[in-house]
Amino acid sequence: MPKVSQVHRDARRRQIIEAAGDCFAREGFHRTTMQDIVRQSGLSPGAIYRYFASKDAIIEAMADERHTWEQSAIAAAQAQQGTERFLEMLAQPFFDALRDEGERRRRRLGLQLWAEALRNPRLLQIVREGVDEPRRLLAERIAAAQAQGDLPAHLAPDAVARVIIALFQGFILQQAWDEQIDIDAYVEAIGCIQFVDGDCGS
Amino acid sequence: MPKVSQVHRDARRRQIIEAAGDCFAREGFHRTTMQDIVRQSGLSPGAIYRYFASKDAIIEAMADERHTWEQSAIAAAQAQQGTERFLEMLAQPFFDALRDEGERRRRRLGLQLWAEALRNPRLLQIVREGVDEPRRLLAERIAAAQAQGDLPAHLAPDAVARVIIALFQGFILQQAWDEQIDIDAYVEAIGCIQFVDGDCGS
Amino acid sequence: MPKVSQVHRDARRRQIIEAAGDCFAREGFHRTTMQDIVRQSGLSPGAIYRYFASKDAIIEAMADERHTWEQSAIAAAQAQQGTERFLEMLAQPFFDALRDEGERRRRRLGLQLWAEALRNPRLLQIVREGVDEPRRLLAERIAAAQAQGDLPAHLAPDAVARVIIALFQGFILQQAWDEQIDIDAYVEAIGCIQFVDGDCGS
Amino acid sequence: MPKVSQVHRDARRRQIIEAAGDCFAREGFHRTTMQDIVRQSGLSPGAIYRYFASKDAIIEAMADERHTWEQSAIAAAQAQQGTERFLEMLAQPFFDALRDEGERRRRRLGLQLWAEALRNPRLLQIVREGVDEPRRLLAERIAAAQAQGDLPAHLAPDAVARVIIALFQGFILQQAWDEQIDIDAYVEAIGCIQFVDGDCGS
DNA sequence: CATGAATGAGTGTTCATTCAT
DNA sequence: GATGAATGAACACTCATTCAT
Repeated sequence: MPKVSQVHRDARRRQIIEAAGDCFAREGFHRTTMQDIVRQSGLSPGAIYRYFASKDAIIEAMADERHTWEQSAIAAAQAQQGTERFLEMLAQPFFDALRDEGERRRRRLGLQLWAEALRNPRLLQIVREGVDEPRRLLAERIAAAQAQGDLPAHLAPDAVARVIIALFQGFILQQAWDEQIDIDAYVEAIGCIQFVDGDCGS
Repeated sequence: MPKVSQVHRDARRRQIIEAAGDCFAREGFHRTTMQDIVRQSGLSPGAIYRYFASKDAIIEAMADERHTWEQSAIAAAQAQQGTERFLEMLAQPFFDALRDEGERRRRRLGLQLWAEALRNPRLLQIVREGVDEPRRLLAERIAAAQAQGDLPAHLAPDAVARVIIALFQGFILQQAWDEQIDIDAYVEAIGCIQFVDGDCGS
Repeated sequence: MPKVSQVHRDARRRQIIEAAGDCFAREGFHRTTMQDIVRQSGLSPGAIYRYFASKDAIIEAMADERHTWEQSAIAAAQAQQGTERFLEMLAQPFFDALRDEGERRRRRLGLQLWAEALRNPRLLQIVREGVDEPRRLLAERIAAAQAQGDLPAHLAPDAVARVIIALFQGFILQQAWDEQIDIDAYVEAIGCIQFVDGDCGS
Repeated sequence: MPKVSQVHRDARRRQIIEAAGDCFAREGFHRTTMQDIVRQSGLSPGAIYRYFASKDAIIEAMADERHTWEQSAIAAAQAQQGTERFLEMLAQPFFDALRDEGERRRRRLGLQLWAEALRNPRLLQIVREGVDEPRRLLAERIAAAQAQGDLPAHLAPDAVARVIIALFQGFILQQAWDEQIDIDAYVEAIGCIQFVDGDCGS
């Protein structure tokens, strides 16, 4: 099989990432052996190592793919005018994904990537970029809303952005452990959140 | 009549859990070898296996300890009257811990336990209990607040409880990846959150 | 009627042997992978296997080439009359090669072939022929010299031949480990050797 | 098996080095697998790695042992007065070893170590020390002999020392490839060598 | 003829766990 | 009770070789 097209090469990479993702979601990064990925992908060890330098490289490639997906979701939201609309557009794909039963795999992988990022600096960078970028955009929108008097001016935009992101992250976490969560009720609850002025507790 | 007092046994267990925690926080569960724990604890492999049946058992014991700590924090908060006061008392130890530079270890362990729980049912149960119990209590308080007209009645108490917990979890996550977060600004921002009635978006 | 001329085939073989030699001198036989030879030669694995049945076959071909080179040096020396002249003609190309900075590669390969010959009978045969042939010729000359009274008659011609060869081999070895050796001083020293009659020690 | 004596530890190390030496002599360093050493030694992989950090470490330890043996032979020779006596004392153990049929293993290992030294700097150092030390001592003796007029003064002592060492090395080489060599004839031949003054060729 | 993607048995090494002392 | 030497299955990864194109 000589000189194979770039299309073919990309397909092979995806095939491996996909198979590895299945294994990782099922068993975790460390309990998944390369043999597992070999079995799942139907390829040979040598074939896999032709496309990825190491097991860690597969994990990083998977994180990269997720990152790319998130970036495109963010870019789509960016087109929206108004903080409200922006937030909605940002939330939509995330919560849609969470609603999708088939995305169970995605959630489990996400949680593992979060933990693994503590150990793998390359992974940490990817994961952080996936959080920092939307946070920056959010903070900008929040500052604009504050300028218009729609939000209390004394709050740090970055802190408010972190709060909003925490609402996403926390939900992902809770859903990873309990698939039966009522997403709609949660979305409704966060929809009713307002940041009020004045003497707030805690 | 045991040769060694229960006190002694407990001290040994704590010594092992402590040493293991140091290793886990530094290297993660899977990159930590029993030899690492042996070195860190100053005990022999045989001694460790006298107190714990396996490496997983140590992880579970550590999760249990954290669980116990959280339960006592919750119990203390329970004594408080009023949702506001309850929340404050609940938040205090958590955010104090997060503020403590020395608790970096705690945070890293927490994130790893969250991920590991996906693989270890016993761990999942421990972790879930640590979330479900406060959520139940929160939901009760929220229902009471709704009855008093302090919160929109149409929101599911459980969903609101999940929102509040997400604010904690999300922050822990963000702090695990970035130690420099401004905790006070975050606390102030969540303090200004209000759940408002009416036609809320998203 | 071959599709490709013998000339072409020979050129390809030489190209491969040359590339392999570079790799072997740099990394040793066993640390050199076929991929290394592929890279160094600019050919494909398939192409290499068209000309050589295996990695070992390349090593053997390389030993053969060296052997051929040595045989021609010996043949040239054979034309000389007199033991002295013969030895000089034999020594010349060898020491010239050792003097040549660029022959570092040759020396390293030689040492490796010597070791590998212990494992590969085909190689052993090639290497031994390269030593046995000159030794036989040397022994003949020595016997002649003894007949003329130029050398002690009681010495076994073969043993004396071995001594002379050892002077070459030993130097090659020493130079392989230390490139800074003073060749001229060594050549002068061996030039002053004489085999004397009588009661010699050790 | 707790706290085992140093004697025991040394015995284990020797057991492993011995087993590895058998394998290496039979198959060469690179064709010998750790499994081979496991089988030959009767130990488990883990046990071997308790005593040696790597396969290379075993090779180096073996080289070290040989080095130590050689050093003691040299030290014994050092006690002798007179260049002649010194050389004899130096030659004795070496040629005795070569005479010993059981030392076939030793010779094969030696040749392999020589080749491997080209690739492993630590090995190169050990091998070179084993050659440099006796050469230095020889050169001293030769200079002394020159001072007494027993040797041509114009020869570089170091070069003469190299010549003498080459006579050992070359023989080892020739014997590695051909076990049937007549050692006595060789020893007699080198015993009749003299370095003569005057205008010597090539 | 040439290619290079693919193979898969085999490599050196690790590490949770055991058990003789 | 405590020790730590020993186990050995499993691991991530390599590489000489093949063969469909």
